[in-house]
Amino acid sequence: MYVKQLAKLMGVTADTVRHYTRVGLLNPIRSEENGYQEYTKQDQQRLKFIISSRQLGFSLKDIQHIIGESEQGNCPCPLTRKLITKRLEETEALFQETLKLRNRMHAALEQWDTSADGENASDVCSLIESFVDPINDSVNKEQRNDD
Amino acid sequence: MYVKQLAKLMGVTADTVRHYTRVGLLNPIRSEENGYQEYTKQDQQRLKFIISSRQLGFSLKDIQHIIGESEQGNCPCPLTRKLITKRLEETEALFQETLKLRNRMHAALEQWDTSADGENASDVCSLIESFVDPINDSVNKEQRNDD
DNA sequence: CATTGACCTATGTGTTGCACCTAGGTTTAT
DNA sequence: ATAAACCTAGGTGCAACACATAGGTCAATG
Repeated sequence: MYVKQLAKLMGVTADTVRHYTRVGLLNPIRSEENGYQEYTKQDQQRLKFIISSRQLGFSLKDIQHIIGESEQGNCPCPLTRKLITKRLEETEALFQETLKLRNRMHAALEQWDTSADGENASDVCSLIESFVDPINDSVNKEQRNDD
Repeated sequence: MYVKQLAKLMGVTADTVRHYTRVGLLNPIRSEENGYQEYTKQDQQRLKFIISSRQLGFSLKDIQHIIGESEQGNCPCPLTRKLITKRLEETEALFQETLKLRNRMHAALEQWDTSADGENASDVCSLIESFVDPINDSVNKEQRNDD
């Protein structure tokens, strides 16, 4: 099976399959006739594993390490648990940051909805420069009890 | 004022200030004596603007465009509103994705908490390969007949 | 006065996971 | 014969910096 066929079968692009091949996650056999990469059922299973792992937030390096453990005959499960714990922390942090950013953006849009475009020469953009984050603004903070 | 002093004053790294300078967002004056970059109060204001903009989710290119409008004598506010609308959509999408990923990761950890490390030779990692996404699982979707 | 430490410079590389491009070879069908 | 559709390797681009390299500057110290 050639690269595009495998890609289509698994719902990814040929470039993605090539990328995984480049970094050593897939090991197709090179055809001696035409130099094409031949992907076997093993590669197909492996690709499925990669896709599942990506869906769970593992990086390609994580996946390399997990596969490495497995290929050394060790059970990779402890490593897998360890890695996902780490990634979960990161994802949680990203989630919180994204949530805050979203809230700031919403707040900005609301403020800007009711404020006219300013024309202050000393500003670059009065909207941005006069934006007050309702969460982190020190004036409003007085009464709040979050950190 | 030299790069590190400005950076410290504004709470960013010297590398960040240099980066903004490289891409043209800051325009320090080069000292003829020692070749150092001299940052003025203008640069300081500009940097403050950049930091505020970044907090609102604008990319460096967005900021360049906004500053460009302003420097051409146009009011940048309409552009600012347009750009933040776009960025907000992206942030919303990222937020939703991150939320789903977080949930999948939580679900995985829970499943793996009560399932022993498997030792199936045909698997790379049984934890990952046997993980069932409680949201997207076809079995739970009752009516699906996919392959 | 030489050395040290803390600053500065420009330029280049690394990060992540691909997407896209270049320039070319292969296969298949018309 | 030629076009269409596939394949190759290798390189670049993305975003926003962080970090490294190799070197110049400056103030204070022993």
